[in-house]
Amino acid sequence: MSTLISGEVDVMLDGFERAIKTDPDFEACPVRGVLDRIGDKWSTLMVLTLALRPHRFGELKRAIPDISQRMLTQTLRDLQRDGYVARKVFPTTPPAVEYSLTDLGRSLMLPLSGLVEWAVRTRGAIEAARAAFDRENV
Amino acid sequence: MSTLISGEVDVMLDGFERAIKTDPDFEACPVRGVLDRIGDKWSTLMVLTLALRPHRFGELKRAIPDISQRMLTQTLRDLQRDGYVARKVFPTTPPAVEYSLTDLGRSLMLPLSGLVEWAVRTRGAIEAARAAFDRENV
DNA sequence: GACACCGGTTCCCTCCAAGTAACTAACTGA
DNA sequence: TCAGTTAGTTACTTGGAGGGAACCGGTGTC
Repeated sequence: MSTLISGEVDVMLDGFERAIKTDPDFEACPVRGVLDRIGDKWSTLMVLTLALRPHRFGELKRAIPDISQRMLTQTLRDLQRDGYVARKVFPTTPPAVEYSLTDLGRSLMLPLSGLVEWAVRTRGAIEAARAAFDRENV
Repeated sequence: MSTLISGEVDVMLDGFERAIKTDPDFEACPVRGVLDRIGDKWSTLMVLTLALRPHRFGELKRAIPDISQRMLTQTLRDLQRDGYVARKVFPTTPPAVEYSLTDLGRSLMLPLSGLVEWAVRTRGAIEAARAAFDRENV
C-alpha cells in the first residue's frame, strides 16, 4: 500500500511518526502554524492575488470585493508578521502603500500550487462523495 | 521574477487569474473547500495518523490525546462525508469500528507532504520574521 | 464650504468552532 | 449485581473569527 505512493510521502510519514513519538506537542507543530495562517478565510486568496503582482491597498480591495476593510487590514498584518508579505509605504499625498510577496511568501507558491491543483482535480470526486453521504444519511 | 520559479506555479497562477475573471465566486472555490476541511484544528492530524495505518476509534483517541471525543466523532464524520475517510463497522460485541483513508484521502498525501515539508523547512524563517515584526511594532 | 480619495482604526455585534461533562446501548466477566 | 468495555450522542458554554458601520487626517477639487 505504501509502495503504491511516492517515496516523498513515505519520508514525510516517517518524519511524522518520529515527531509524535519524540515530541507529541501538537500546539508547537509547524504544520499547524502554517495551516492556521493559510487556513483562514482570506489569506490564501490574498497570497495568490499578490503572487500575480504587487497590489496597493485599494487594488486588493477591488480585486477581492467580498472582503471587509477590517479583515483586509488584519489579514495583511498577519501575513506581514509571519514574513509572507512585505509592506512598502510611499510618502506621497494621498499616501500609497504597496504590498508584495517576500521570498518566503513566494517559496510557499510551490507547495500551495500542488494543493490548488489537487483541489481542482478532485473537486468532482469530493462533491460526489458528499452527495452520496447525504443520500445515505437521510 | 516569474521566471525564477517553477513552471508548475505559473500554470496555477494563470488558472487562478482566469478563474477570478470568468467566475469570481469565492464561495464556490474548490481550494477554499479543501482548506475549510483540512484547515481546522484536527483534520490534518487525523489524516496523517490514518495514513500510517487504519485506526479504530479508541486508537485514534489514544493517538491524539488532546482531542475531545466530540471533536473526534465530528471530524471523522466530516472527513467521511467528503470522501477522505472510510468507516467500517464490525458487528462484534463490543462494537469495533475501523477508520482508514480512501483512495481520495491517500491521493491528498502528495500535495500535503509538500506543504508539511515546506512548513518544517521554513519554520525558523517564520519564527524569525514574527520576532522581528513584534520587536519593531512595540 | 462640501465632497471625494487613500489607507487605515475603532466599536459593536453575531455566529460557529471547539471544549466539558453527562448520558446511552449492548454485552462480558468477576 | 456491578463495574468495565466500545463507540458514540446530547446539552451547555465559551473564545475567537469575521462582518458592518462610523470615524480619522491630510489633500485636492468643484
